[in-house]
Amino acid sequence: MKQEKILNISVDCVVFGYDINTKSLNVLLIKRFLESPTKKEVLVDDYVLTGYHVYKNETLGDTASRVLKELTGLTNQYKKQFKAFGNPDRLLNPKDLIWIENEGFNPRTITIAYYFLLKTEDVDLKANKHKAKWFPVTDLPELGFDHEKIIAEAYEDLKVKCLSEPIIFKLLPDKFTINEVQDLYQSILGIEIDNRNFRRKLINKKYIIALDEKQVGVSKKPAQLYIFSMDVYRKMFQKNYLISI
Amino acid sequence: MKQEKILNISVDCVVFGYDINTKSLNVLLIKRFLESPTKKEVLVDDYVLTGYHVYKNETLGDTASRVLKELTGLTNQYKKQFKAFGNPDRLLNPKDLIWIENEGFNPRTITIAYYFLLKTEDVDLKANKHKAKWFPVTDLPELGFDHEKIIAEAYEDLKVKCLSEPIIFKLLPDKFTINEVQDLYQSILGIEIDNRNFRRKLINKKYIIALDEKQVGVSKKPAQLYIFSMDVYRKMFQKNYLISI
DNA sequence: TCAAAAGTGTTCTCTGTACACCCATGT
DNA sequence: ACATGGGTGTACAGAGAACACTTTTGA
Repeated sequence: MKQEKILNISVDCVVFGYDINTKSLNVLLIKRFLESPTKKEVLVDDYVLTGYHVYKNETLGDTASRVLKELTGLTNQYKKQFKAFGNPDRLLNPKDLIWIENEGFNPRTITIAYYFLLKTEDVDLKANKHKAKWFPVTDLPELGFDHEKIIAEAYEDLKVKCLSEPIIFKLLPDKFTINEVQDLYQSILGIEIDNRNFRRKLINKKYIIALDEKQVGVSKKPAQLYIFSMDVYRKMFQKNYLISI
Repeated sequence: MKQEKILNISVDCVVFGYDINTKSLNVLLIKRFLESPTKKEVLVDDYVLTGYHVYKNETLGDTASRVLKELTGLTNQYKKQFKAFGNPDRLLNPKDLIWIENEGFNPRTITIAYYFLLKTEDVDLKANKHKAKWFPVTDLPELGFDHEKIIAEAYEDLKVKCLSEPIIFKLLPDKFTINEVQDLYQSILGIEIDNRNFRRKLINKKYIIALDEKQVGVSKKPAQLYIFSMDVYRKMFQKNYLISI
């Protein structure tokens, strides 16, 4: 059964992927390309987020999950609705108008933006039909629509959230080293962290559990591996009301 | 010139008002009432948030401001978009369906929810045409649609935000006493705070400025008045990257 | 044996927290 | 004079921040 689209409401997905090897936080973007009928002129040539219209019978979260699955094949990744974008002029740049006319969708569309957190290594781009590509969040290509703004706001939200919630582990493999966590924080926040203080802090958390296992296949001293236990975290967690204004 | 509505997109506003006298954080709600044609039966009798459809040519934020102005006459109050609600069944309770049919709007509407922070004393309910009424956020009446959920999420967001941003002062008069700030935190968070520690903490902030002025017309020792300086706050403000997971 | 990254301790400062009484004022 | 809420100080504990060298391993 074919689902019916809601023509003026879409969901856009900022897919954050962390590459543990290059220590780079990336965003997954798809190519947008359009030539004039005579092929003499390139009308649109840039990148955009993936998104899609909301179906009549699905929740906004379902739309986001569907978009992610279509793009990456992945399900059950960390997902966060962070903002709706609905300025009347958000799709009205000249090249966007050309694109919209070509695709036949509503220039007055509002979009509910989500972000996902996952590992770049979990995505197989070879099999991808959208010419999807990872770009470092700090070095994005030319973007269509208002997607630069959407990514910026997603990134801002992520920066804030990763300080107070253990979402960082969604970007790492199950088994990780302390230094990998530190590298990730440094990538996301763009700061330097003292290794001794950071290490002590993390190791003291009961929900960061040392395994009986070390890295293998590295050409140096193999590091201790740890896992994050959401169960332990939840049991320990208690709201603190520290007012820091 | 009459604006054209977007029929399936609305903005709902959670208007938080703090009553400094009763020390109560309230939400402004409007009455929803409908009788059967014979007037024998009450079909709908509850409260809802104010909201309205988005116009074709306005931003979502403009819609929210318009709704607030219509309801309270106020402009330039603190406003925050916190979430979009778009479940296909969010307006499909029996009484909501009756209401929707009567009002003639789209049962598959998604809403962008905002909250406002202001002082109850700034709102004149006498002149109000919607039978608007304040209800303590902890003691709400029966609510229509999914508005109970929307209020709960707004309140949750407010609780978190007030710990890290100086939005609390939007709920207080320009000149306030330290104890009034404490009472407000206690109301919002539902906790008890040690007065000496709290007082020291606040007074040490450079952007909490003691005036050459005390309370007047109180039948006890009049308290020192302070103001919050957003200018000083902004100058001092620097992001801290304290990881507390 | 060397290169590379892993891992390790101490000191100081600051902030949070617990806790109980006197003070100033208006009535 | 008295009732009411305003205002005050100290001591302890815990966490953050600064800081440099040794260790382990694979190649």
